[in-house]
Amino acid sequence: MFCGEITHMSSVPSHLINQGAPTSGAGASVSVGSPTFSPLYQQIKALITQSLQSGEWKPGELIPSEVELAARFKVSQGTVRKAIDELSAENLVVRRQGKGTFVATHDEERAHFRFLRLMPDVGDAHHPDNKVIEVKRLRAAADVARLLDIKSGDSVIFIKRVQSFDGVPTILEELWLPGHIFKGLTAERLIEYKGPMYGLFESEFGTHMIRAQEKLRAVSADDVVAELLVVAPHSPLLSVERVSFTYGDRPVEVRRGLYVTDRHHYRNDVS
Amino acid sequence: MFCGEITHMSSVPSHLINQGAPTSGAGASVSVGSPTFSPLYQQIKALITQSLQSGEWKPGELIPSEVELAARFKVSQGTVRKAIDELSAENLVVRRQGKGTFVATHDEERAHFRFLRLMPDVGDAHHPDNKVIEVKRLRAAADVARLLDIKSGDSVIFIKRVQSFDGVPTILEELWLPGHIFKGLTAERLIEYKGPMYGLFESEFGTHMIRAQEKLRAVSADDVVAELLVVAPHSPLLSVERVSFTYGDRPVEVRRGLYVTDRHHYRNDVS
DNA sequence: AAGTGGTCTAGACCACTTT
DNA sequence: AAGTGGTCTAGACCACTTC
Repeated sequence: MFCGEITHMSSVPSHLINQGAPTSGAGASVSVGSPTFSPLYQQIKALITQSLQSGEWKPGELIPSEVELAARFKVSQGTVRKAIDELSAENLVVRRQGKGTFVATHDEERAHFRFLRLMPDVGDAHHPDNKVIEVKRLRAAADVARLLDIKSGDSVIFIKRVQSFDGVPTILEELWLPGHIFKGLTAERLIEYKGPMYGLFESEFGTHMIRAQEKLRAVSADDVVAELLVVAPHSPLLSVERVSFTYGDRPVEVRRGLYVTDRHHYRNDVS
Repeated sequence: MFCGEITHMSSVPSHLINQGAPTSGAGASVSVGSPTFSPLYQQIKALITQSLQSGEWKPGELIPSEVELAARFKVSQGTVRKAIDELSAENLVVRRQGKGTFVATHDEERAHFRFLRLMPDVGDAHHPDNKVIEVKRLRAAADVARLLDIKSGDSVIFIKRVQSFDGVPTILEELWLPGHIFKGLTAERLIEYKGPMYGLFESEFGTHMIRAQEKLRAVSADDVVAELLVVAPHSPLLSVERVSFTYGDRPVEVRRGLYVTDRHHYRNDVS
């Protein structure tokens, strides 16, 4: 979509491509010599994304106002606005009229349900209770390494846990995280942290999840799984394999969940 | 979102709320007396949606250009543009640069995969083959009636079919459709029609699906199902319950599918 | 050449929040 | 009153398609 027309970004990231005469019309033209071209607002969007990625503005923080960004990038407010419009649509930032634009965070009500699609059939109160079964460091197997875009044998952190709702064991989950990013993640830290795990990831490890790909299947519970989830062996379970991505579409989490769907369902909106 | 500030829509749908002096600034003000207010572009969007719903422009057809709509509604092109932007984001229309804006249709490659999320684990060639098992009219049971927003006992059309990929039976589906909308739908018509069923629905019955809600579960195959899908009894199957909506968020289809997920998976993108 | 959607600007005013 | 995002306008020019 965009291929490096811009080299630096701090302070005065002046020479964007296509800067028409500031007063006359506008638009893109010039086309200095050859390089692939992209609209100004896309370049602005990429610059802002870089600032998010580099941690210049952290989750929950206020980013500069539209007029300020317009001045910094030497473009009109409308162009900055269109860039932020898209970032907002992608849930990277949240706008609040009268207050400003904030970096999206997982420590919010609204973000919880985006990544936890399992809903109770009746009622709507989630009373989650996490039981961490295992946390250890190990060497990445070939399949996990491929998904995480690391080398086979690289250090990964493995987590196994059971999630209960209203006291009923419902989700058995295994996670694989790149060791170089989540170095220092321990069972204690995981247990004592209240709130969604992605909140911990972003506040303690600077890794904010922005999207995920999931593959769903129906599978049969083996004896070990059946015991952990307190269901009969061979019970049908919903298998959810997830790969999560952070800024720049870098994969940073592989997860496999087994869901008991007797009193819950996985909700999806096709639109 | 919007509550009837506008009464008529054809030809000259003049009196929108908030028509500032055409030359000076703009914006919303005036606020004639009291009624709930919504931005101009939302009102334009609602008007365009009404035209889509009424069939003034049919799926696949070209809608009037932005400048033409701007003239018709007596607003600026930018305002019409913002309205169409949202309709485009909601997949109600499709823009094509240089050509115009078209009403979205299900007779396109891109629309297929939006409502069929089952993907082969390897490869990507779908060679679907539908076998219609049963088509009949019956009286709506209470649960189906509630979902379709009709009365219990109203006429519904029931369809049962098995879908195979590369010769392997993979999906067993049951559908319930409101009889008053799909009157005249027969097994023959269903069998002879090539392409996605939603294409048939929109071209023959004027009903275009715009979104759907799905509930997914893992279930166990009973004997009847096992025979139809050629799997062992008690095999785990992915159950997908869907309610589909047309313009105006009116429910017009209830569907229950049982998916064999040995060599396929249900793909979902969380973003 | 003419028409369509796509980008960009500049300026006005609105609604909302904080000082 | 000042600052923020949200709406609206008017006009320019661009990229793409068709005639």
